[in-house]
Amino acid sequence: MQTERQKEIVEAALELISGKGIQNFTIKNLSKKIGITEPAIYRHFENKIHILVTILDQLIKNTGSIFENELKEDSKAIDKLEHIFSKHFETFSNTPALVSVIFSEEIFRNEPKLIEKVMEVMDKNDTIITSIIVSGQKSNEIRTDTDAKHLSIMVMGILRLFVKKWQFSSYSFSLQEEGKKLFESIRLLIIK
Amino acid sequence: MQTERQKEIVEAALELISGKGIQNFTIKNLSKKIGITEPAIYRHFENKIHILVTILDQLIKNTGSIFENELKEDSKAIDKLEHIFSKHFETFSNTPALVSVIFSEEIFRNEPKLIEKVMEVMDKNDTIITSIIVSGQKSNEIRTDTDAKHLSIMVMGILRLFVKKWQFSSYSFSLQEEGKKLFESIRLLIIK
DNA sequence: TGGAGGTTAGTTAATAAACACTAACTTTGT
DNA sequence: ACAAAGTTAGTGTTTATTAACTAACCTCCA
Repeated sequence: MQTERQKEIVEAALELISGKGIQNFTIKNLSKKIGITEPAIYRHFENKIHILVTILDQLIKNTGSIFENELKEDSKAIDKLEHIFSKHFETFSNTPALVSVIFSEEIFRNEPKLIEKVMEVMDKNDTIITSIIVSGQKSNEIRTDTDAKHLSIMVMGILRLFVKKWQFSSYSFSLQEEGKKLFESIRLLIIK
Repeated sequence: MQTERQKEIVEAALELISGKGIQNFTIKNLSKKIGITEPAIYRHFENKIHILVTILDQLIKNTGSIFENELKEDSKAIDKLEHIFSKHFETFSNTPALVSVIFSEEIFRNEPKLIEKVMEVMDKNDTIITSIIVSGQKSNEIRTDTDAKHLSIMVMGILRLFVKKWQFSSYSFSLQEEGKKLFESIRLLIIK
């Protein structure tokens, strides 16, 4: 469980990273943003990387539950994919700062602990999306003339770049609305 | 024009960044890698960001020429796209360190000068790929039931994620070979 | 019920290490 | 002999983190 202060620190960290990148994520900037002194941070977190670990764990939990719920559902594969897309768009719309973190492996490159976690997430996502596509191919919803692994990379790659573009545009368009349109295009491409 | 030493410095900088991220790119590490002292670096580059500017300029020149040559060609749109893919795969296979830089906007987030350049490249690439797709739609090669802009995001997104995955796997597969297969899947999806 | 003892969350001041960068001097190749 | 490219020794700043202390609050027991 997280205390109020811990939540506040994590949130501020996300904002710092999302604003000017990791280089901007220092204990000094963090404490300044919150309005306490630097040492006070250490009353709530053991050290700096532990703040990053917390962010990642939160992320893993969040996306993990999106995927798990989806797998349970008894709907069409293509609808599962759409739902995963829209759930992600919803998450990012609510907390844009997450985008900077979730798609920036660069941030975690210095700590082996963190790399491991990032790899784990990517692997897991890949496995789940591939399995959804495979089942869609079996049930004759999704085209079978292309490899499920390729389709998975496509789906994930599109999602990633689209969200990155949204971030780069300073969130100037509705991720959820435009994302819906984008998915209609994806649907056309991958259905049988 | 670049001197031998300057080339060596840029190369070492790329390797440092590609190895453990920007945080690892320090003048100390740089000089250690080359085998000279820190101040010697400043005989060849004004300051640290100037090294990054040089890397970016090189990148812009490199990818820029790939695209320009492609536009001139009088081939099919889909073949142009394939050629752009394979050219990129070739470049990255030869210099894997480039991957860390070209797809990591994060690296340049701290300097406005650098952000501008990164944005410029992304915009340019997007424009060119979209225009190739539009012309392919006009000539009835590429499906018209999906927006050219969407197809462009797809193509770029796939390219990016695929290369990133290659990097994450520690370059454990042949980017060029697997990339060729991947493009065959893309071709199937976007042709009419 | 009141106070002793403990906890929580903050402070100021300081640390050692790492950072980019500079001044002044030396070596080296043409 | 002179300029380019290196050196040593240092600058001031920023970094994460620690030490020592304090004010405010809780809890439990005589």
